[in-house]
Amino acid sequence: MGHPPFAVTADLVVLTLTGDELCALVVRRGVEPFLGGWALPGGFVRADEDLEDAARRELAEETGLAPGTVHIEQLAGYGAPDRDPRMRVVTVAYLALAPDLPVPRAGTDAADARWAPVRSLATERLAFDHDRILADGIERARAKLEYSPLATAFCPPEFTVAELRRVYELVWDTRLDPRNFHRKVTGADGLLEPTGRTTTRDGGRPAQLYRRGEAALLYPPMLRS
Amino acid sequence: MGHPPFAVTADLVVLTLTGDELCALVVRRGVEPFLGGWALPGGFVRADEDLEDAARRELAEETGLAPGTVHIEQLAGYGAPDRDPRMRVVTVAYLALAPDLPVPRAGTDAADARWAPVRSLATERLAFDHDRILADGIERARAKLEYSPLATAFCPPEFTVAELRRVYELVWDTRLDPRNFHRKVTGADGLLEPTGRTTTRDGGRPAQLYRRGEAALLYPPMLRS
DNA sequence: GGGTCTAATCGTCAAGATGACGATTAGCCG
DNA sequence: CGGCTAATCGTCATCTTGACGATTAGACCC
Repeated sequence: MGHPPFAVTADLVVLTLTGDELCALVVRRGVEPFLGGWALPGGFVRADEDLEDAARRELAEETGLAPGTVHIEQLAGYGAPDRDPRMRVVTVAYLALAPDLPVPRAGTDAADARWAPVRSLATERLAFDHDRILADGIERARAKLEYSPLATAFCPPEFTVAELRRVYELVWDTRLDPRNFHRKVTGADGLLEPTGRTTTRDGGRPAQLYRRGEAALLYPPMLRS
Repeated sequence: MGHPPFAVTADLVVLTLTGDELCALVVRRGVEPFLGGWALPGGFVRADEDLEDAARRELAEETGLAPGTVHIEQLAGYGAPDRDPRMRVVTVAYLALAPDLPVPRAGTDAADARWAPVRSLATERLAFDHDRILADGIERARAKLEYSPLATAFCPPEFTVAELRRVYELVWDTRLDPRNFHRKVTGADGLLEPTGRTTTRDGGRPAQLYRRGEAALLYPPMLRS
């Protein structure tokens, strides 16, 4: 039996919010297989590299995003025997959430890169099993908004309640009542930390600026119902 | 750069409930490294085998559990460069929940196997990074009881409300009010399906027998608060 | 300086969910 | 039959939620 050799890759579902939509980063493949097709960013894990380090490295290589501002967490492992026609490859996928929308930059293996609205998922096909991975990543993000402070990962370091609400509305593709949302998030345990300052960048009456609080869990949760 | 070779294993966090405790399956290692030490069950993924298939195979080999009755789901991937002293190994861990407590059986690589109360986690050390994996598995199970029907995976095909409550009490290590719990789970959307039959196996007044409903999500959720 | 606009924030109220706990009930066992 | 054990049903005060009205602080225009 022994242990057959595998290649291991780290692939990324990178999500951000454009003006009015949830978008995922996709890159155009510059090498076979699926040359010219769209795929998730990612690449081989190096011989002496931890999985998450590999994911962070790929993220930096393919986007140039400042590493400090990006939330990253493991999504799942994918290893169907035929998922890569070249050889046996297991990929460990990571979910990354970025607050703003930087211009994607082509990496070593990527001829091109762009933000694809997840709404267009229905029509576009990605290479390998990346459709599935992307769908899993989106679902993870949607689900975690309910019971974790993950939504703040889409926000800049200081943000308003309205900006946080916009995250929920775009990720869940729903409308939320501003008054009830405000009551809820300002009442949630350690979610928001007031900075004392205000901003008018959203227009209208000046809004309080908040920082992410130290809570790891959102209680009470924000249910979609 | 290319793609350095990895070995890939599927390891298992198998949880069950004994009379009064949450227990995890551990096996005594029959081979180096950590020969004679306790570890999670698991083994190498074969050359043409899917990850979950490997996990199911290992589970069957090391326990003899009837495959149909066991809930299994992926937990996470672990791949620190030094997690196995022999070579670079990435493991994809799976979480399995079994309703009853069958006698563990030694597998090919395991000299011995037993159910270890998770309470004894604090004192015992497992091989490799299996302490961490086990802790992650337990935490996953605890968390998923809140918002999914996962607790039913610890129950036989037909079970009473009290048996379901016992699952919550043992996994969370708390006491729950029988009356409020009853109201809650019988009111939850598609959680329970009445069979019409009753049983007195728990003593006292006969209890309704239920089957797992078709709901994939528990709504409203069962919060620990 | 005053009107107008926008969005933030505060209030109110009815409906639903929760936690604490009393009361009743259906089999079992002697 | 009386006592025992749980299951199941009720009650009630409290908390949370959803719907929506009212007020407010700046920006902008004249």
